[in-house]
Amino acid sequence: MSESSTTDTKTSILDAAEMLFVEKGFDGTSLRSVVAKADVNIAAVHYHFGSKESLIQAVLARRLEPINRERLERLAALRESNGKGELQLEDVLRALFEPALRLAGGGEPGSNNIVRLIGRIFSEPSHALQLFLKDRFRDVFENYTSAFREILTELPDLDFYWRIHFMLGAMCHTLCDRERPVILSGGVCDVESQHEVLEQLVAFVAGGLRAQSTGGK
Amino acid sequence: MSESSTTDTKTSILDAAEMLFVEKGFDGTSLRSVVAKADVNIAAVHYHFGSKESLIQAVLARRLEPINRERLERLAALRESNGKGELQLEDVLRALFEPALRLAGGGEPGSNNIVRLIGRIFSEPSHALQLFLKDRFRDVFENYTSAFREILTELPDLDFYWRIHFMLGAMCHTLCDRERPVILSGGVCDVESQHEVLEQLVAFVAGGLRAQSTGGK
DNA sequence: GTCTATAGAACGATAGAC
DNA sequence: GTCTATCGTTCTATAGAC
Repeated sequence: MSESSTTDTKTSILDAAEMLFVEKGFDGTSLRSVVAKADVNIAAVHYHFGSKESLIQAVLARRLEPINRERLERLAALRESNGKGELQLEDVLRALFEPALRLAGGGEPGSNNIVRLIGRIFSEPSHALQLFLKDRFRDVFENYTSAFREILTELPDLDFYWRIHFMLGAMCHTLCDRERPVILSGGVCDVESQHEVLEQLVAFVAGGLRAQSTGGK
Repeated sequence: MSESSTTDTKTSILDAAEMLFVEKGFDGTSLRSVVAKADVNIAAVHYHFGSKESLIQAVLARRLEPINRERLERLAALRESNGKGELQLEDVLRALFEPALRLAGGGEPGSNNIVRLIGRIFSEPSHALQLFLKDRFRDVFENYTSAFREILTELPDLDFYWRIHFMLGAMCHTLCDRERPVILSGGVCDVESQHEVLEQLVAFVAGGLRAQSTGGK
């Protein structure tokens, strides 16, 4: 727990693993490539983390914990500031998206990468990882689902849950792929502008959530 | 090129690889597990496909070719049947989504799996695979982008391209994850109903594409 | 076209000295 | 807490018999 003046072994392993996981995926990244990049010994990984699977979870937990904590805080703040008033859809969407998107434009070196990793984890095939994520996202999911349900009162359950799913898809895809919008737009889209990405995503998702029901029960 | 009364070696390798790629990912699937499932020899993979990378591309090409061909045919049919009339947004969305979604409810054994694989390939980190896909999707992308541009005439370029990106996100996520909607809705959503998935996705995306511009240039 | 056998390298993980 | 050395496994790929 002691602070070191230079980056310690544990942190440099996390940093190196994070970058390589983004570039090569979890299965495509060997512990040997991690220790080479971090300039530490192979045995240090097992001493500090125990196994590759535990290292993966540690890399994710380090970034997800502050993001999901801020998401909950911002939703609570929205409820408080509104008193008995109704939540506004765009406000809730910003509270959900911004903590993750901000990392992309953040100051920390390498933080640009982790955003892509966070977007990709939902489509990872590993069952162990899915269980880990289910646990990490439970509070955020439950609180935000309640909030959206309060706002979209007239939407049938069927439509509501499908649209929550589509919303997650648009968000994950946006976090995941930071090149495609620039390329396919010929440079019109600017993924480096946190404000632009956030407002565009909010507008699209809000439009999708508010669309007329397809007539389900 | 000869037809065999039973499934031949090449096809059984493709089938086995396809299923394992879905379950374990590309890097997480070894050729040894493929040949074990296909009940063929390890050397047969290299004889028929040359390398693991080529096998991956062959697995994808087998499914993508008919899907993307049908997408182009359906868009052309829409243009023809409309004469000089305007394309309808929902019609174009159905033409884009349905050829892929239909595989999920299709008759072929294993076709249920490939849908998830198709949804995941866009977030694969391999550069070689991304180049392969860019080539396979070029025609579809160009034709459908033009069609959407004709329909959404009043949308600024900035908003337009971002929304195309978000649309792909919703679609890929839907193809990718065939369990989450059922779980998070408590069984309300039915991913086995091809009609339900298609119409829900079309309604959400159409709503997002039609949302008011955020005021970009 | 299918097989056996194996090359040659990389993998995750651990034991034990310091 | 960090190191060297290494175990046992698994990997892709190929050579050569049939």
